[in-house]
Amino acid sequence: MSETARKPPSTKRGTATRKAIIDAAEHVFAEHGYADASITRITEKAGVAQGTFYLYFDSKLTVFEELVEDLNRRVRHAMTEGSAGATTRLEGERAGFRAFFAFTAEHPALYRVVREAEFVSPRALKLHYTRIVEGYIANLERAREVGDVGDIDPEVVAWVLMGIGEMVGMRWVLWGDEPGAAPGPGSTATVPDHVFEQVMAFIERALAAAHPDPSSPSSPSSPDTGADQR
Amino acid sequence: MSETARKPPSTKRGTATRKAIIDAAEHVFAEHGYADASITRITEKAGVAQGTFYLYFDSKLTVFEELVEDLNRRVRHAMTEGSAGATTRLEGERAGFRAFFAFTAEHPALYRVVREAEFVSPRALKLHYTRIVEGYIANLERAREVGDVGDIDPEVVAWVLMGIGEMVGMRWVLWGDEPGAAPGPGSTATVPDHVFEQVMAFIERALAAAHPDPSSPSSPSSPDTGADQR
DNA sequence: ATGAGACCTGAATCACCTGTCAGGTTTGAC
DNA sequence: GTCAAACCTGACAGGTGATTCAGGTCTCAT
Repeated sequence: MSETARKPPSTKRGTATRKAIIDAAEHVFAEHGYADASITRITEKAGVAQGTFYLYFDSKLTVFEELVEDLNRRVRHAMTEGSAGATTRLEGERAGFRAFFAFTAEHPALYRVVREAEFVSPRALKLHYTRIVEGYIANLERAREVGDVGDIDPEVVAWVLMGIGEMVGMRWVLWGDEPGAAPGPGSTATVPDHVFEQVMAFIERALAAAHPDPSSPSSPSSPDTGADQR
Repeated sequence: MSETARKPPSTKRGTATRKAIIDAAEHVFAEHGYADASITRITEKAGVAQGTFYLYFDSKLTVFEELVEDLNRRVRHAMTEGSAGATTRLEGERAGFRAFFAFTAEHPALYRVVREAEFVSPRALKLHYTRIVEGYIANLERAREVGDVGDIDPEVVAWVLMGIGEMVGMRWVLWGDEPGAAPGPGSTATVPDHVFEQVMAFIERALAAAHPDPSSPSSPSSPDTGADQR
């Protein structure tokens, strides 16, 4: 636990090198998983010598954590962007989930990195999930005030929604249509329409206001994952 | 991929040794995670020499997979048992979820092993999830026929329910009440009542038949995880 | 142009691990 | 009681990979 926090590069060259290493790490971790991602592989891919790595990072774990944080920013950004134009809660919800699935579909290997964090750096994973949940909570609270959803505990429901997203994403995006072998690296398939509709319908019923006022107003809602992407 | 399948022990002594190794492996994997669980550690804990390990298993991966399968049987058994006496769908659902959370609470580290399978042996994880889902599907189909739940796609809903269970279990059972540091090894806390009720209410609303007939009959349902524990 | 940092190199160190094997011990069928 | 098969041992060969370090190269403010 030495936390020697390497200082950031101060020249243009240094900055480029550091970036090269992170980018390489992203690919290597995604492709081989944490255990099989050796510093050698990373530096090789980055085109620098082994020692250079330690100029910018304390350890393999350090880059990994930085990576998870970066991905977290990106997913949240994608979700916020996705649900930006929505004008009703329902619309916002759908758009948010769609964006999430799309992100997973576009970066299947990357999303794998996030999940592996549970074992590599629990701290990082908690941060990841917690941040996403915060966004959901904010939206649910807003929706509840407007009477757009029933009388629920936003925190609990937020985690429930995350769980749904994660599992469905894993089952249909990561595994592909048939739960057979792992999908090839290029599989950019996303959740089938039918599945998506079923999931959204499930969520809609669960969230519907207890005393359905068929003619109530509504405000955009769900997955705007918290204002600042930090 | 040599699959040299060690033959099973044929003496009482051999059987005991094999079991000692598996038990030790269970604890070591749970406590240290796959990567840091060395054969040395396992055999040490089991009280046998290194070489003995290879008399019964081909590799670290082999024991791991056997372990996941074993745990899968145990969770499903716990869930089936739990919801056995239930007489209504709702009751069965609650009991099943409760049993699941209880199992996770009683073996927090163990459940970690299952999740880590996603990276250690995807095959094993798929099998695990798929088997659990099969149980849900069967029950949902039954409930649907009786008109106990709305017109849903049992498969999709089954995965959704699993996702909810997994995430809530992780958040409240594994992490404990506060998402601070990891709970101590002895933390047998389960999901707080309030959270449990929120989750069940969410699910109930989502599953309720589209045209709620307040006075309809019902049959026990949800998480009876498939008849034979294989 | 130049020198003080900032950067980079890659061989070498160190810490562990997995899987093997020749040789000793225990078991249980007869 | 005997002995062949079943078990067990623990040192070791063969690897891997993270991290360090002494010494060279590049940058850029002056």
